[in-house]
Amino acid sequence: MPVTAQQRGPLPATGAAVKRGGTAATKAVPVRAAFYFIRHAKEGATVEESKGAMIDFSSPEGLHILRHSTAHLMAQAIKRLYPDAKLGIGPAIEDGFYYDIDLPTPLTPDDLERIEAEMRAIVKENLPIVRAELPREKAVELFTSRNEPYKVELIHDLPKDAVISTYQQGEFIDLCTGPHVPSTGVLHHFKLTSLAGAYWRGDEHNRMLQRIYGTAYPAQEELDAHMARLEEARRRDHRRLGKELDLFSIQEEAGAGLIFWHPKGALVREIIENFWRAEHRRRGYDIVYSPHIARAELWQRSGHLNWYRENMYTGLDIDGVEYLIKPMNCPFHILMYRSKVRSYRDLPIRWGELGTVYRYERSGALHGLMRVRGFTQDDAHIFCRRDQLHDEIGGVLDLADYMLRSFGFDRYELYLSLRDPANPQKYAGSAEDWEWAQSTLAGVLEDKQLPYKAEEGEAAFYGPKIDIKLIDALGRGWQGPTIQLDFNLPERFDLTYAGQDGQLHRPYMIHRTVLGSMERFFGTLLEHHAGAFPVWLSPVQVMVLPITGRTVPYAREVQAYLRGKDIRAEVDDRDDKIGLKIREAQLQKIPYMLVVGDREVENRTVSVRHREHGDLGATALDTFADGVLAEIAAKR
RNA sequence: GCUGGCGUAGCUCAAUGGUAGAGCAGCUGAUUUGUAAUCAGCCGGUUGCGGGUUCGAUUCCCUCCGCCAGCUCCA
Repeated sequence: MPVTAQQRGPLPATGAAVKRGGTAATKAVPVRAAFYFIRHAKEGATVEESKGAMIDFSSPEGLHILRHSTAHLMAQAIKRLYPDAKLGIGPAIEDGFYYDIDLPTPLTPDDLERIEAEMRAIVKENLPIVRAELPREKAVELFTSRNEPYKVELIHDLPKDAVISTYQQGEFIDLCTGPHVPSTGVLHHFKLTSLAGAYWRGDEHNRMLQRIYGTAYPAQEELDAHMARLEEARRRDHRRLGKELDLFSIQEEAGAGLIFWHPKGALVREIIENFWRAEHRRRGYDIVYSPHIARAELWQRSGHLNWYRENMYTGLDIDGVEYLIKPMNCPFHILMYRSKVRSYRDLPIRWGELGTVYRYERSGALHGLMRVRGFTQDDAHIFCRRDQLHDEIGGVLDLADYMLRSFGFDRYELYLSLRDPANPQKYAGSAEDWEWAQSTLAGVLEDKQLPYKAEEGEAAFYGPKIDIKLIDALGRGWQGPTIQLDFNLPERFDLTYAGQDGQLHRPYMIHRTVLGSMERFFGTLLEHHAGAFPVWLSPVQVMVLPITGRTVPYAREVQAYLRGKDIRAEVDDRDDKIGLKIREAQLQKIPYMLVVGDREVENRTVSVRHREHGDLGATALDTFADGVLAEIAAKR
């Protein structure tokens, strides 16, 4: 196990996690909360100091150790089965671990079972795991003699003063800071999950190693729950749901990464867009439209041809002039801004556009609706004075929060993307501008007391940004809203406004989306709700199900009544049994089914069935409609 | 783009060096049904595109296109 930046830091010192004490603790404790001894609970601790340190596998850091040790166990098994294997790195990750290994032949899923079997054999051997510290030369010698060139490379790159340590279990030795469990015998509940390629040190110019992913938990039921979550994620995959619910498709004949919105998907999108427009107008935005292509000259001036060319579609020749397809809307909004003289009284100007852009994405990056080559951003650009910037950014954060909550996302994470100070040539603008812009964004987040994570090197070429990652029902994160500060384009296009002092001033510019793109947001929404959209978004809100042909006319009356109240209602008038109609409406995840037979006709009622709560019994039609309308209004 | 895997009917999948089969869907007919699948019949594929090997390819090989898992990159 190599040393990575992440692992080099000390373990979080939560009081409960690391305890000192006697050996009795393992007894009479349920497996879930089992305490095990580990060696070297803290970096730099002597063997004596850390003897007796204990870790709770159900704590985050304990789980990390468990998985890290399981990664070693896997590496040992692989070395036994494939003596030629050369070890890369093998860290614990968010829900498991992986190990990158250089093997002469590709592994297949069947090999995973063999490796797992060997892992279990090593567990049975209950090999003690022993730490050793050694001088750099000795470490190089050791791993050279063991034919581990990647480990040797890692040792060379360790800082001068680093303590170099190894962990040994039986014949297996790995470079690693630890800590680890005391022996292989305590590892039980693990599973190897998948195979993939991964570049050595994440650099595509390096050799590609084979990455084996696995996971481990303190208890079998937790491992089972993890596997069930993976299954659930497959079940609600937006690509599968998109097909099953007939929402969208991607047509090979048209090209990869291009989305076809089928009527039901288009309807949901329209609802989202209408809501979006109304909410923006309410908050002082104006809605605009702009073209899809523009002359190369414009993209030259905007800087896109310098900084973004590899993502742009080129080659349009119109009357001998080169045009490019827009990858962003900003230069167009800028041109509109410049179409007349602006006064300080006009600012802030907030222009929103559901603007469709095209960006080249490498084929391997494409993924359903989440990563496409043509998409519609819910874009807007705010032009404002310096004294308005803080409030404008705050206003966008409020709007993003409101929008996300309206769609059922009540958890999200904020990231502040900063430039990479080591690569200033990657960015437009001066160092001072960047410093100022970065601290402005951070200042707004801090004033709003929003917790965020700063990430260096993640900024756009024209300015720093705040990214919002949505957390869905399965706890997965998805990139959504983004707020980017731009001090580059106003400069390049010489944007001005006349100030109170009669002088010309430079406005500031904010690029922002609050959903991200219609495609990605829709995909995220689909997965979040597992296809069962809230009623206000459901393409079909009510399906009326006549039991026999006799009751079809009444069903049509019910439908007409509901449609009169703007409720999206359909009638399943097929000559089929009620069980089938219900089954299909359920599978289409339609929120309400209204069963109408002779009894309902006679009493002028409907029998309500809810997709989740089942049969709710008969009720008067207007009572039902009022309930649905209330639900729609509340966006539940 | 890279590594590995994959591409057979609208969908989910089976089979084979001797030109393919099931279920669902669709169509037709019968059935008039009370809360997750009524029955029967019929239709449906130059096995992703192109090339090669072979007496013969859907099966073996190569190119390309696309998909999947990652890596890299991003709304």
